[in-house]
Amino acid sequence: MLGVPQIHGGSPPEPPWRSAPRRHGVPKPQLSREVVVAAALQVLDAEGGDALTMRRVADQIGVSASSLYGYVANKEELVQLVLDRIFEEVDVPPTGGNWQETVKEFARAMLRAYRRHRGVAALTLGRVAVTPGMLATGERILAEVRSAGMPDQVAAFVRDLGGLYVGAIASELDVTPLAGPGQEFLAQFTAWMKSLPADRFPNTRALADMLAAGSIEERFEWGLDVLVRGLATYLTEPLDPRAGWPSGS
Amino acid sequence: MLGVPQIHGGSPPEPPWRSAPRRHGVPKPQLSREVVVAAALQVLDAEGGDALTMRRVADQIGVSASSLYGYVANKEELVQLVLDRIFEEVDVPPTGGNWQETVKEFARAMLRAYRRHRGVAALTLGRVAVTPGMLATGERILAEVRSAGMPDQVAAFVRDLGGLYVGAIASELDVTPLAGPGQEFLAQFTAWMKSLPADRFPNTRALADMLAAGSIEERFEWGLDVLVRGLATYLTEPLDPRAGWPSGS
DNA sequence: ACCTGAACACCGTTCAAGT
DNA sequence: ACCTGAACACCGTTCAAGT
Repeated sequence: MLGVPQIHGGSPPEPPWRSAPRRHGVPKPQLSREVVVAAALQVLDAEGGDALTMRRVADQIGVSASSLYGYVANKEELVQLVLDRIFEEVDVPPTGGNWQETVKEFARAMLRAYRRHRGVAALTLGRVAVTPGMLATGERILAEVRSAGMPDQVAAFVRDLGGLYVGAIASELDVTPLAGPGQEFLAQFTAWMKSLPADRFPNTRALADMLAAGSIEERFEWGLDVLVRGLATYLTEPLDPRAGWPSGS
Repeated sequence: MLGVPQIHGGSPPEPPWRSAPRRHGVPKPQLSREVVVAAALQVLDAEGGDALTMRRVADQIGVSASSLYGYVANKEELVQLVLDRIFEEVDVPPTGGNWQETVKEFARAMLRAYRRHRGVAALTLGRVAVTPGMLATGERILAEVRSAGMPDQVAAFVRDLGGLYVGAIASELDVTPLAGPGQEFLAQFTAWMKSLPADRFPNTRALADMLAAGSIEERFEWGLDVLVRGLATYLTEPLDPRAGWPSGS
């Protein structure tokens, strides 16, 4: 009609330069645990921790939210799988030099892994993340610390304490606004501390600038130093028996 | 009708033993910031952190959820106010004895405050909680640590590091199932570590029992010991200049 | 002035139904 | 076998409307 030329009675064949269409309209990618976890990481990288949602992960794949439950028991399991992937990404530093520096390098490597995927550090908090990927890193740390002559009880808990510390700092990094309004807030905070009554808050006033100074990365390094120095003392000074540490069982 | 005796034409007067009815049906308590925060704490104590919801807090008061927004900007502000209340509850220990023990006592007091309100510790994580209630505690710690001769840079960050540590441990306490299935899981975990290939995981296998041993409270005490020992080294051994700590600005 | 109720744009999870 | 769509019981937040 209207003079538009019609080729026979059907539509013309696809031109050769057009890519092959997905068959039957809607794409139906094969789902799998890996696909789901990969999509979760993409969502995390692109939109941060708050966006990690069953529905958004499903959207990312192009599938309905309910279909994820065929491959993942629930959101908690998905989070655990994501954390495992992150731990596998930790680029373990070469052993060598003193154990102090090696332990610090481990912590830094973990921080880097967290920073590659914003929002993931917060997932470790308030959660006992026992994953296969964590085991390899844990083994390396244990080896390092034990061969330095550290008591076994101490070695056993370096892992947990370190994980706690790095996770907590990294989540602070994710959450702290680095520029613009964040800096403004910091200035307000400092001014507030300086305006406190001198008789009740002498030390807070005196250290106001220092309390607000230092980037989180600097605080991270400093905290690492405190931890490693503290650990080192156990080489010469034994555990305080009052700490109630189980020596036998 | 139906022979039921009717007293005159209206309903009988209230018997004297029945409490005075609230006037005109629905109670309309006066709202205020304090009422909202108090209700939030009640919800927290009764049902834990996941239950801290604008809607549930409103229910607790007997008011609609939207009415809370007259007294609190949003949920984040409510959380900050709740945290401030908790910090005010910290029963600061008497000064005396060495600074190490005082710092530890502060941490323990904070842990106690968190444990009184389950779910509140998790609220501190991934959040810069700058509240008035925190200032008083901070001032005490600064005074203690400075008078012990600690460098100002160190003193300034004991506060943050300590807060991070206590919050992280306390949130683990809230989340860890202490009995029943939790213990079962721990046994599974230990068995799993022991079943790892001996060539790749010698240390994990050797320390399997120790890695799972120790209550969280014990780990808390041990971690405190590490931190305090680490801090003590700054009295004799200065900061590592490589840490990049701002000495001037 | 203060609170309500409905509405909006979300959640996690389940389950009957489709293919 | 695998995925969809609707449904359920929730979220935080806004806003016109009631009193």
